[in-house]
Amino acid sequence: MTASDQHTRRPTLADVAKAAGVSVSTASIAFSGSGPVSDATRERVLAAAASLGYDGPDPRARSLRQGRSGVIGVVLEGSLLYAFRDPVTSITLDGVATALGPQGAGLLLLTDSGEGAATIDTAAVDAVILLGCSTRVDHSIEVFGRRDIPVVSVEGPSRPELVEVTLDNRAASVVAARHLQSLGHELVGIATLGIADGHEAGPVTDDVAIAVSVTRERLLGTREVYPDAPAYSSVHNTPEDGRRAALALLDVAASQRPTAIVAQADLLAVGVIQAVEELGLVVGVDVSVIGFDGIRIDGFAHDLTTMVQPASAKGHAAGAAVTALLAGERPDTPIAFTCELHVGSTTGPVPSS
Amino acid sequence: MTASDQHTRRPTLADVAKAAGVSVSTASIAFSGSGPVSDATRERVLAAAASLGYDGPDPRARSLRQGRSGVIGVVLEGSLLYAFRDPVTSITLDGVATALGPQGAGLLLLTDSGEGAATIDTAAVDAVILLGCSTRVDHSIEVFGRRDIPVVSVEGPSRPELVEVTLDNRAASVVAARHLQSLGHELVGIATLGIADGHEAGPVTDDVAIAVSVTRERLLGTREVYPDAPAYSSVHNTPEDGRRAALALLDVAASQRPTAIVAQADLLAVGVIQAVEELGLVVGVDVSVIGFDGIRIDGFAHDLTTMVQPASAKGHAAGAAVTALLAGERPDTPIAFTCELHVGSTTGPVPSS
DNA sequence: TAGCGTAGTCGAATCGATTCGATCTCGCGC
DNA sequence: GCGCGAGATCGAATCGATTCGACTACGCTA
Repeated sequence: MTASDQHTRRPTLADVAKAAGVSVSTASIAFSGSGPVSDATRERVLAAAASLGYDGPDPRARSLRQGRSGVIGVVLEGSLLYAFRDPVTSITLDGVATALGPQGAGLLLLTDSGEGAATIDTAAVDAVILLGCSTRVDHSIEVFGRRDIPVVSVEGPSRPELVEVTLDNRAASVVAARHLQSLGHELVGIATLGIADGHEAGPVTDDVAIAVSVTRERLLGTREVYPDAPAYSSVHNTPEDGRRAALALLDVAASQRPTAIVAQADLLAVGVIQAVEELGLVVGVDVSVIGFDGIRIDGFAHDLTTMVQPASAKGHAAGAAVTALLAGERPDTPIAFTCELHVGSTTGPVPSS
Repeated sequence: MTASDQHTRRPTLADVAKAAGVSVSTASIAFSGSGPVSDATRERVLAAAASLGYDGPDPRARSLRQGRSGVIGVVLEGSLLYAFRDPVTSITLDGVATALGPQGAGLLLLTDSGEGAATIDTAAVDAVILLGCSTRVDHSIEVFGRRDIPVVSVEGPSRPELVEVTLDNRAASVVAARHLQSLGHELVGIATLGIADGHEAGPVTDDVAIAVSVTRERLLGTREVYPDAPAYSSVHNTPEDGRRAALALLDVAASQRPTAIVAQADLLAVGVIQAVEELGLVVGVDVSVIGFDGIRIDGFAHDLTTMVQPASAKGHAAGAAVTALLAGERPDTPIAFTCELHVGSTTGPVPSS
């Protein structure tokens, strides 16, 4: 090594090899350990690397050659803020991370919103996990398919070429509705999650046209038991939106007023309960409220009746599926998860009118 | 193109060029638009690409040549789950994403925990943002430095070579303490955030030895006003931990019992309030509680007195700093943010004993 | 002692693009 | 009519590693 090059260029493996007096291939082997090297040579290479300030192979070059980048893409719907605010997403993501962690893969966050489209199929990822995405990502799925990038869809679009992780949203919603039915409720209102990107909150008119599958499935489940129940959609999974929905659903003639409200998410249920109490009604007595997700909500006084879903396991399964796919195995698909009814204190028998 | 290669190999730019009857370099220009090409040629190339199912350049090869991957690393402390559960982190991260969004950069999540160490300096990132990391990442910072990867540290370690985004944790804590002082409080307890990775919850004995800078600075701020206030540390920023801390702090002889508790985070404050109420005391009357962060907590009844921090702006600034650094500019550092006192109903005058 | 397997090393091809410099061909001005 | 510049295209070098095949020398067995 001459004194002059070191100034501008960062050292490469070639520099290290030259300094150590070995060939580049030998230096590579010494570094990665993938092949036989004498101890003396290895030490010489490592010493040369240390003195030159070489910190291992350039990730870009390595990934080009190996065809793997060690990065898993995670596609989230909408803005990151709302994705993180949704506890289920956070928990699922953490499940993914722990399942993937040991391999030391990084998670690349991608959103399927317009701008991100430039990124979503431009990123160097080894596999992709779709977390609750709508059909808007169909184009990207095709691109991934052509690139032989495995895709795991968690409660997202369904296509033959991708591995699916599913939740029994519909069946669970039936169970929830039956619970209310068994308590004698006949007039039920539904507070739904978002029904499409950019769609305003408001009464739901066309069930089947709902773009977000989670919302649609949960609604259809409830409708199996209560076909005519009015539904009011939200934009975000937040208590504020739930409160607004509940106020709308309860703002009818007393004789028509729901005696129970099905919230499609616990965070919505929190707002529903808030609204009920604001109206001077007692939760679990005047109006029953049932949620969905089974998350623990900090600082929340009620024991919410809800359908508990295994969010962490879902994420873990998605991560494990990615691992399997990268190892060349193809997991059975779909990988199905189910919810369990937790009966708390927010549902009770229908009030005698 | 012969029929046989198409089977196994995915098409490359070379294939497209051959099919279009042009050179690889021309095909590249036609695709990227960086140079003059005749319309006829461009169309021919695009048509060839479409018929071969070529979806644009391989990100790995592109990034090797260009030296940029379009990915920004975000290093979080500890597990992803706790990072996401912390509203401030989520909001900051969203700020980062929106500041970076237009450029279509992806965010690569990295944790500074042991396992991830393999990944953290192996990932192909153009820049790195440290979100509230401890000094444990010092080694990685050096590696990034040698690789000429710019690093932005948000309330993390401080070093001359990295751009810092800071919050006036200490000064804000002084303001909070003065507020209590002005209300006449003399006996104050402190519920702190985590003091070091893997450290158990418990009484804080040595202020200065605290590894997590946010915790240390906020504590030192409070101590400027209340030098002898007992402090109890938590592990996670959750209401449960806050509750535990409060129960410990309040479990003393009546004459020594704090009349006010400083919580280093709003989520802790929620738990503190819970504990106070469990003990049959009235928040804001018997015991005053002040938080830190200024997040809105869903379904929380009290109007919490707290130091409101601009979390989103912080993230946005970090994102903008990354953009500037990648453009070759070096922003003034540190980029400082300040908190504002919000007086709610959870603090009141010291009770007359 | 001839033969064979293997540890250790090296040179060169390869991954798939981008980009620099050179070449060629026009069209236009003088 | 000649020359010059701009537009279009091409070939080859380059990014920085990994990996395949070949070669050497050595030790062991028959």
